[in-house]
Amino acid sequence: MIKRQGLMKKLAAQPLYKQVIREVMTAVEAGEWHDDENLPSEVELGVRFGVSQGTVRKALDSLVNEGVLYRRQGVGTFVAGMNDFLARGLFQPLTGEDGLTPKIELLGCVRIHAGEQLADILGLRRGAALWQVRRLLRVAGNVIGLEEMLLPEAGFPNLDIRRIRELKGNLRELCWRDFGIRLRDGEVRYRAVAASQSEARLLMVDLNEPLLQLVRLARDFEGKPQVWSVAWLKTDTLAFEPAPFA
Amino acid sequence: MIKRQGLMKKLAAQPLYKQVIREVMTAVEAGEWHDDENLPSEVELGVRFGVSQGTVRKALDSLVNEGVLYRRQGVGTFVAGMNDFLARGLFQPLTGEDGLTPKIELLGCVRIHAGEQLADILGLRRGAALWQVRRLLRVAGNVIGLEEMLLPEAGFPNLDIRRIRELKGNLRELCWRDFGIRLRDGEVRYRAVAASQSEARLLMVDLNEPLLQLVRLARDFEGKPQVWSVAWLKTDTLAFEPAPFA
DNA sequence: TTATATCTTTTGTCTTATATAAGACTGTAG
DNA sequence: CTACAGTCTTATATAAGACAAAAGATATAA
Repeated sequence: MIKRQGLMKKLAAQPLYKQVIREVMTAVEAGEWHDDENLPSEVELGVRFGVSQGTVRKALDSLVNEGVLYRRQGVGTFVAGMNDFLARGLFQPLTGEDGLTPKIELLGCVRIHAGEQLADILGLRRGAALWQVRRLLRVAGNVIGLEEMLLPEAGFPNLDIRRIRELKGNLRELCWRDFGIRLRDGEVRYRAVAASQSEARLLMVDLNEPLLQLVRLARDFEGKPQVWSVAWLKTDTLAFEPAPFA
Repeated sequence: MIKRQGLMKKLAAQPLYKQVIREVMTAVEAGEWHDDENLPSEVELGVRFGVSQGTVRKALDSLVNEGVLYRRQGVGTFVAGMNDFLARGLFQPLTGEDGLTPKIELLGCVRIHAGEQLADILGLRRGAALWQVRRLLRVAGNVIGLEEMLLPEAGFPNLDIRRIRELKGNLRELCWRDFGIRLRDGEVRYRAVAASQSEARLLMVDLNEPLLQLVRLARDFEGKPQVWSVAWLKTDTLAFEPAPFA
């Protein structure tokens, strides 16, 4: 039961609906409800947290807005299946609204050490151990993207290639199921760059071919940087647009 | 005064808050309140439309979310100054969070005829008259972007270079102030392309230099396509990210 | 068996009451 | 007269409760 605000003013209690957001979020992270399984009704949640349906509703509103949940009138509220960290947000193939679902192929996962710049970005000391994960994105068999991710080893101990392969590219799910880190979407930055030798080889394009580069820093819900990722995309046949929310 | 829903069920009346959204939107479009001028209070608006404060609030919520309005607790609700059609959405210079405000330079505005493809996109017949507007984007004096817009002449009669120049790049404002067309943000598609001869010349880069290409189709609130625009950006020194909402 | 009505559960909408925030105003100590 | 602290006023923000609408599930009649 959430305590009513205002009883202890000096503690700067958060509004009830924000407390409910946290509670529900925690429950979702804890896996209390499966993906696409419906939550208890708003009224039931209200009883559980000691608030009204309207307050639960306001809380769920914001989670729906963030894409964590989705609703169907007269039916229920559901946990939004964790879309792939890649597929949602970074990659959203546009051409042909038919779902050209991308396939993701793991290239490798190695342990490296942070350079000055990376250490700075991720808020680590220089030389800190990092995992470098590289993946290839295919649509209809054709290679169209390359992705490189960097995660601090400290936050993700024992990350190995097998675990990554198991979940078909769904990094977000791995992060909270195995490491208790829930990723928020970070902002993505877009650049056009010329393909370097290695990118050209992997993407099977000519050297200096224009590639769309996406760079993102994903943070957890406390705002701490957790995953740095860069992707290079061929956009000669497909264009990309930022993922729309449900 | 908005009619209470449910009185005439068969008319499929929209919920009150949606009606309020339309009313407020119309008033904003009509210029009833200036940019950054505050609207009447939620209670007053409630009286005006014959609904409660809570309902007005729900309506304003969505307009705030869309970026049309912004709020300050204890102070009021304001019309969000129309950000430039370019600056908001298409261009959002990232590097250095200090507002490197872009300057926009008009290159020209000419009347052309729609090719098959364009006619199709804009929902016009082939050969329909179009305005082609080209603009240059500068940040700190350096040219970093080129934009080309195409608008049907039918919807924008008497569009001339002077009128465009007057409003410092603010196409959206022109659209509704002069032509009664309120643009919604359309989705933007991102591509990396090699600079063509003309782009290279205007942007002062080498031929085939990688450029970030943004393509957008802006629609009005009825969903009718109104403006087709393409932009080419140099991203060697600046990166771009989609505009965050207030 | 099939279509239709009604019941139940769930989300969606709307109002009312109250809390919180921010300026403006005002009286007072210095 | 000025600086400062209270308080008043007017905003938005939050919370609860009543009711509407939608979607299945179930029962019922042809």
